[in-house]
Amino acid sequence: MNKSAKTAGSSEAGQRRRATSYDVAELAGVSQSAVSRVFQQGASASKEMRDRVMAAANKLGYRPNAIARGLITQRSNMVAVVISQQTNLYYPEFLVQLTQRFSEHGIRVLLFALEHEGDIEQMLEHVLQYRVDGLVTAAMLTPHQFRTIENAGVPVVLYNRTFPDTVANSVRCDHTEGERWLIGKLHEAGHRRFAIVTGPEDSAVSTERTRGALERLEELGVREVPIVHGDYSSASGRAAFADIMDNLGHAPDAVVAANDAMAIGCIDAAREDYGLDVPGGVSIVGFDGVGPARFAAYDVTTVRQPVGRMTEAAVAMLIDRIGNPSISAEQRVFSGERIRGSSARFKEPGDG
Amino acid sequence: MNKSAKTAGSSEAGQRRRATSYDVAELAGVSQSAVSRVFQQGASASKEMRDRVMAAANKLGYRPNAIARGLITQRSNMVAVVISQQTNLYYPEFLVQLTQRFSEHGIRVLLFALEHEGDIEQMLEHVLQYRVDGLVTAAMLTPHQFRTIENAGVPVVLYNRTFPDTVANSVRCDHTEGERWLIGKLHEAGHRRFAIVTGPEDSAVSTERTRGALERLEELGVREVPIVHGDYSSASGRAAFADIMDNLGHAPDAVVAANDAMAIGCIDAAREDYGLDVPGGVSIVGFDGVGPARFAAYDVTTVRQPVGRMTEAAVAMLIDRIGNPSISAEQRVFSGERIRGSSARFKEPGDG
DNA sequence: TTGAAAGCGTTACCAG
DNA sequence: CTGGTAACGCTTTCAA
Repeated sequence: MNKSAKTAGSSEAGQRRRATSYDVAELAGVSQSAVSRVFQQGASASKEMRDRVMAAANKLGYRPNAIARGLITQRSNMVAVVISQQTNLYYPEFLVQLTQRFSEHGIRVLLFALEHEGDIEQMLEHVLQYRVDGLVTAAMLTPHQFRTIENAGVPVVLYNRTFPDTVANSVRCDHTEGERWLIGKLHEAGHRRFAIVTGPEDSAVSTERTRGALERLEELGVREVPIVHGDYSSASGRAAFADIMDNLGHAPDAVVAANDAMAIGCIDAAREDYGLDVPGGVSIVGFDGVGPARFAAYDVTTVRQPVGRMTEAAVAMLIDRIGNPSISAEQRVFSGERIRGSSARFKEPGDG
Repeated sequence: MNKSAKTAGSSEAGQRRRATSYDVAELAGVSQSAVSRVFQQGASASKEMRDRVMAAANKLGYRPNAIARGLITQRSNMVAVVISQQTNLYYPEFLVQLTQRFSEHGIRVLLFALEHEGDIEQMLEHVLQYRVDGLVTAAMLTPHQFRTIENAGVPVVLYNRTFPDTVANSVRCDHTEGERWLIGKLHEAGHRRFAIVTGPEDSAVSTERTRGALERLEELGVREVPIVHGDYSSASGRAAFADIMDNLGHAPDAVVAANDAMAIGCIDAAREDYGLDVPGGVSIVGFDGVGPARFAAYDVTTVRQPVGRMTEAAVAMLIDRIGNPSISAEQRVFSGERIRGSSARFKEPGDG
């Protein structure tokens, strides 16, 4: 039995020093560079060398050290993904898809989660210290923060976020267009008295949706639209509906919620708390097209983000930029899928 | 204007070589070790030194390289988190909480997402190459895989997974107990004809839940329980309910679904497809206590995993093991929170 | 095809 | 408190 304290990678214990390419080289009777070559893509190594090295490596439980490799190659093969609470809650598949797609390119995801979108500052420092090869952010950056990242030479893709007056790569769903469609169809079907339920104030997505809805209403000559603030939760939607009723003294024709969860809360409130029929007594629309929106009891009229295509686009964009940093910026805007549920009265099946 | 190609970290361009501690040292007129010390915790540096170094660092946009630090300190300050599709879908808050909690300890999360729990093998190789300080897995490992990780000297915490005959750190919800409670209460309220809807076959959690339910039914003398396989989706729950009806030729007294999403699908099927009242015509219970289960239209009787406490426990356990690898294994089992909704007939409000 | 040696950007140890 | 120097484990010339 080997008693040397420096012996590496014995398959029995595991508390010893981990095997390095030097250990493997020594055991195989070859040079360290040879070991390195065997573990690379376009290596030049004879079959015999390969066999000897691999045998020694297996014996010692050797695995190349990705940290050391990253240091010398200047490529960590990691990208940072920054999400806020909301990103994950309402699109749980986002992270999994992103991670799997990066993985196919040999790239790992270093995850950063924010309580609120404002907390990016310190986080950014850590992101940059890890020398990630790129960054996908589903949280808002200030222009200054964005420049900090650019100066560090790290390609960025904004996910569902945009920048006034700054050239940046971005992938997003056209929330404005989606809201305009919803409002347009509701108006066309005769709805005149609207109410809006927004998401959290620090949500860029909610802001864009609300703005889109208000713009379209303005165009259609609908004024005095009560706006109630929610926090994206169904409970807040239910409470918001009560606020609207208090505010108006009667039911509006339509309630436009900034996401599906709140729309569902509104439907619950309308039915349970006010005995209103949906959509007979009031039409309610949401946004996102998440799973629960399709449950039979709700069947929310909404707009679905094409998350699969969006994550695919984000990954492709970032990988391209990592390979060639000089590629100029691009914005990819995806239209949402229009879902006509039964929670709103629309004029007819034909599209508009 | 500085034209030297080797100049680092100019705040204007960013395509240059990034500033190193040597660059900072040179500009500040001090040694490189001094710079290193200024950027550490228990540094010994005079105030004047600090100021000069920080000034130079800011000027150059210097940031310590976490990769290089990891190489020399033998601590990457990263932990790997392995999830499967399902983990994220039904407990979206899991990842965010885990990441935030690790972050409080200065530890970053390297994320690995599996399509199916069986895909761990290659993934593991990557995990180990990154020299993570620890690993939390919400996907099943084979005993062999587990030993591989242990031999690499990486502490592991199993999340909602267990091992036959192996000593391992784990944090889990007591699914068995939860199912036993559900079955017990249903039986007590007079239900005799049961049906079970399982999750995907490769889900360890589903298996445990189903086993717990069947055991309790067996004890209570209930035999011939039809078992239908779902995939955790509400659509599969809806389809499963139809299968049960076909199978039995009539409605069972109670349907026990392996998660809430399928329970909701069953409720939709019962009401919409068969005109059954829930819980009048059939009782339906789920598991998880996810958001949609609380929607007014469903109000599912279920058992909620205390995710917050569980992630907290997992983080604490792993951090302890990273600090002191010789701490012996521990298993932490959390009872689920019992939620009496209106989707099942229970005998009385008093507990059992 | 192979081996020697020079880094990559830190931290850590040791004198001064 | 400060500076010099040796690692850390790898990739990458450059000769042989």
